[in-house]
Formats: sequence, structure tokens, C-alpha cells
Amino acid sequence: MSRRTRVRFAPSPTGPLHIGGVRTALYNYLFSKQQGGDFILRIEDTDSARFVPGAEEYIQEAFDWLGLPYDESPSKGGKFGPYRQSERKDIYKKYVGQLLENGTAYMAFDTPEELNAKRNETPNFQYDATTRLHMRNSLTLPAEAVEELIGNGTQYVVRIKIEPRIDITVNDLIRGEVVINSSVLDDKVIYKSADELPTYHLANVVDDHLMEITHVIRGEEWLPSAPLHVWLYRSFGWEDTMPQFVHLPLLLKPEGNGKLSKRDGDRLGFPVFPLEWKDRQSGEVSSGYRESGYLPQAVVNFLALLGWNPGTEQEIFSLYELVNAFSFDRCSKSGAKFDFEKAKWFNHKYIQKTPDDILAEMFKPVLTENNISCGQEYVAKVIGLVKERVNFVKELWGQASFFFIAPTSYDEKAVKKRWKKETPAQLTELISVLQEIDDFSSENQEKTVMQWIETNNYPLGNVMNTFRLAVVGECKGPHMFDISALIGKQETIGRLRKAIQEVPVAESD
RNA sequence: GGCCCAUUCGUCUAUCGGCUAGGACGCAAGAUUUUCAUUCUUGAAAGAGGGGUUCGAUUCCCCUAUGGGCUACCA
Repeated sequence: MSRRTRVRFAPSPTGPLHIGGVRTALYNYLFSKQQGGDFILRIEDTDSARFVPGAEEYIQEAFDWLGLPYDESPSKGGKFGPYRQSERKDIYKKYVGQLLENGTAYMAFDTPEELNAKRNETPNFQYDATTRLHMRNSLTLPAEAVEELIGNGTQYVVRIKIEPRIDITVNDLIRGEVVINSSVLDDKVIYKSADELPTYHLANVVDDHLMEITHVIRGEEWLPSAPLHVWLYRSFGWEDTMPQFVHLPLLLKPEGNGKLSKRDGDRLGFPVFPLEWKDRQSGEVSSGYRESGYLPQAVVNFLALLGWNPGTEQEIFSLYELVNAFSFDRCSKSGAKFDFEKAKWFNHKYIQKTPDDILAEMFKPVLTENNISCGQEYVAKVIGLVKERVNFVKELWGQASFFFIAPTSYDEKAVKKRWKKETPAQLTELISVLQEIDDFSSENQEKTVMQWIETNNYPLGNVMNTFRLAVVGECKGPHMFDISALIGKQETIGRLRKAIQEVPVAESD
């Protein structure tokens, strides 16, 4: 009997979604879609103290932007809901009761102070089979005392009871079998009476079971607690439908050591979040990929290759191609440092793939910012000419501003090098040559102007560069006649006239 | 400290015992171009160290080193 593949991405709404989390979600998405299964978003908000308003909305918006739709989620619903753990209190309560009843968990009344004291006096103190009988819990206290404590409202926690000296095998699709002896595990808290909420471990196992999750695909930081999760499945008697585990290598800082953290981004000058995030408390703004000008497809492509490879030399993948090509046995086992330069390169590639009119739409705000209002068709044409030289949409302005406004100054170095005393006369002549051209297309202009240059035996490089200087203001930009053709005859001649008047001829030589 | 995971160019990675160790980003040089950029070509650049196993180890095993993760009534 094979079950329908169902995977979940289960972030905690404690702030903006980190790019490492995005990659985890992406791998979940790719795998589930390849298997024709379901991709589920579950919000793990069991820690009320760390809840951050707006975080859940942010997460949803990020996946909308990235183009990774969920089949089931808090906003979309689904038949395994609710999808917010804070709304599943009753469910957890019921299942904790089950463990208490079958004796695989117990209640502990030790206060935080008592535990701290224990930890201080005993090095490497662990709440486990060797110590639990010296603590205040339902194993050591008489039944009546336990009754009384509960009766008078004393707060307690429920701990899982780990039997010692048992080898627990975690089967991981990337790492193979990881065997851990239960003696190194501690009796983790799985439920707190204070807020009637489970901790991650319990909620996770119960939800994955109830939601019929077949593959738990998550970051490597969860590997150490995977044996505990296996133990929980065993305690519930759910081992036969236990999901397959997949622990993904972590995303590391681009320089130095440690895993990529929220603070790294703006410190190193690149985003670590998909979308911009403004902290409501501190007002601190963290940059996002979307706002920095990345195309979502580029982010997805780049992230997919960070820890996975197709085994071929293909690097540019559409989401569809990724879904088909993805597999866990081509995932690497070690952490990947984030390479921001390569991310830029991917974006450059995707800019080239994006149709000009879509880029024009994205470029609109930049134009507005510079007080330019202009027909979309013209903007698209401009972009077609310059897009191969940019990595980001917003860089288009630096490459194309002269298509919208005439130069107000002329690059000094270039003027010094190119603007000779004969230049004004030559350009004046050029004006009359251009004046005569009826079909102002790039090709036609080129033919005519080249002929004129040849006939007069003018130095080609110098004439063309001064022409460019007059129209662009610098020695840069696409093919000269493409520029003049696009801005038009009138504008081209106007700019030539202006330059002849304004650019001073160097006195020397 | 304890436990777990990992280790090929600066970075992401290929190699599933035969290697002149391949590709990409970045870097350098050259070519193309009337400019700048793009593009193209070429180049420099790697198996952490030590033991085994083997005819032969980057590949398998062990040890050490290094990196990373976990070690909460966080996730």
C-alpha cells in the first residue's frame, strides 16, 4: 500500500522567513510535486512568548512572490486543518493524555529554579533514566501527592520517558542510517500545563501523523532530535506510518563560520530574506530579495543549486524542470556557503530571459522616481537595448537614463581624449548629413554616416566617440545608431547642437 | 564538556576503485566592438593530515585535525 506523498513546511512565526527556510520549503515543494503529492504549510506557533505579529502574513506573501503555492495552509485551509498549532490545543491535550496513560510519559513538578540548581551542582546534568528518580515527578511522588499538586493548580510539564540502552535508528534519505543510543537522550519536555501547549517535538509528531505526512524534509539542525521523534512515534504506536526523514545541510555564512543568520545580510550587503522586513518594535528594516531587484525565478534557481545538483552541466532551470530533475540522492551532505556573486549572475541570466515589456513594467517605479513619464513601448525598446549589461532592473537607469534625458554634463576624461579642435566643425557637418536622412533607422543611418566618414577620410573612432559623447554624455552604451534611431532625428540633432555649444575644446594640442 | 553530522579549486559542485580530478561563479589575460558592457577563447586555482584494505585509492575502513549542528518549560 503506497500512500500519497504529503510534505509540510512548518515555520515558526518568530520573524521574517530566512532564506535557508525558503530553500527547505523549495525542496519540499520540488519533491512533493515530482511525486504528484501535496505541499502543506503549517504554522508552528506553540511558543506564545516568541510570537511576532505579521510574521505569518509575511511567510504567505513570500511564497506567493516565489511562486510556490501550497495545497493546504492556514489561509487556504484543507481537510487536515487547522494548520496553526495554536488552534490545535485540544488535539495535543488528548494525545499527551494517551502517553501519560500508557506510561511512556510522566508529569514533572520541578520548578525552573530547582532544575537550574541541579544543573549547577551536577556537571552534564541530564533529566533521564539515571536522574529522574531523584526528581519531583509522578514517578517519585505518591499518587495522592500528585493529585493534590494538580488539584491546587501547581504548574507541571509532561516529559517523555526514554528507556535507556536502546539503539534508535533514524533512516535519513540523504545521510543513510544514523544510529543513536537512547541513553544519550534526555526526558524532553513535550507539554506544558502553564499554557496547555505542547513543545515542538510533540506537536510536530502528532501533526505529522494526523496530517498523514509521508516525508519530513527539514534542516540539519533537527537531526539530533530525530531519534526523540522516532521514540515518540514508537510511544504512540505509529511506527508503521512514520514519515521518512530527510535532513538538509545548512546554509552557511559567505565568509567566516557559522550558519547563515538573520543579521548577516545587511552587514555583508545582501539580503537574507525573500521580502523586505520591518521590525515593528525596533523599526529596523532588513532588505529582501524582491526589493533588491531579484526575479523570483532567479532566487528559486539559485537556491535549488545550493545543496543539490542535477548531475549534468545544466545550471539554468525553470521551476518545472527543477521539479522533474530533483532528487535527494543528488543532495550534498555538507553545508553550503552562500555565494552572493553567483546569485547576481543568476539574476543577470533571468533578466535576459524576461520579456522587455515585463521588465518595462518593473522599471516604472524607477522612472517615476526620476520624474520621467514615458510610453511603455518606448521603455521596452530601451530596455531591449541595454538589458544585457545589467544584473538588476534598477541598474537599468544607470545604463539608460540618456534615453530619457539629454546629458547635462560631459565626461571630462573622454572629452579631453576625444574632443579635438576640429570636432565642432565635424559634428556640424554630421548634423547636416543626418538632416538629409529620411529613413532614420539604425541601419540606414549607419550606411549614410559611414559613407560620409569614408569620403572625407575622417578618423572613424574620433567622430563616432564625439558623436556618442554629445548624445550620451559619456563613452558608454549600446550601438550608437541604435541610440540615435530610438531617440529620433530631432533629439539627436538637438543634442549635437547643444554639445557643440557647451563642450569646450581643449586648449592644448 | 557531551552527542551527532560533515570535509574536492576562494565559493557552489562532478567523480559512485583506474584521474592528464570535469563544470559554474569570481579572478587574470586575450579576441570581438566606433565606446562601455555583453559575448567568446585561454589561464591560474582543489582531494585536511596520518594509517590501513587493494594491483591501484579523491572514491572503502580507522584515527587525528578542522568546520558545522544540537545540548531550554525555542523552533
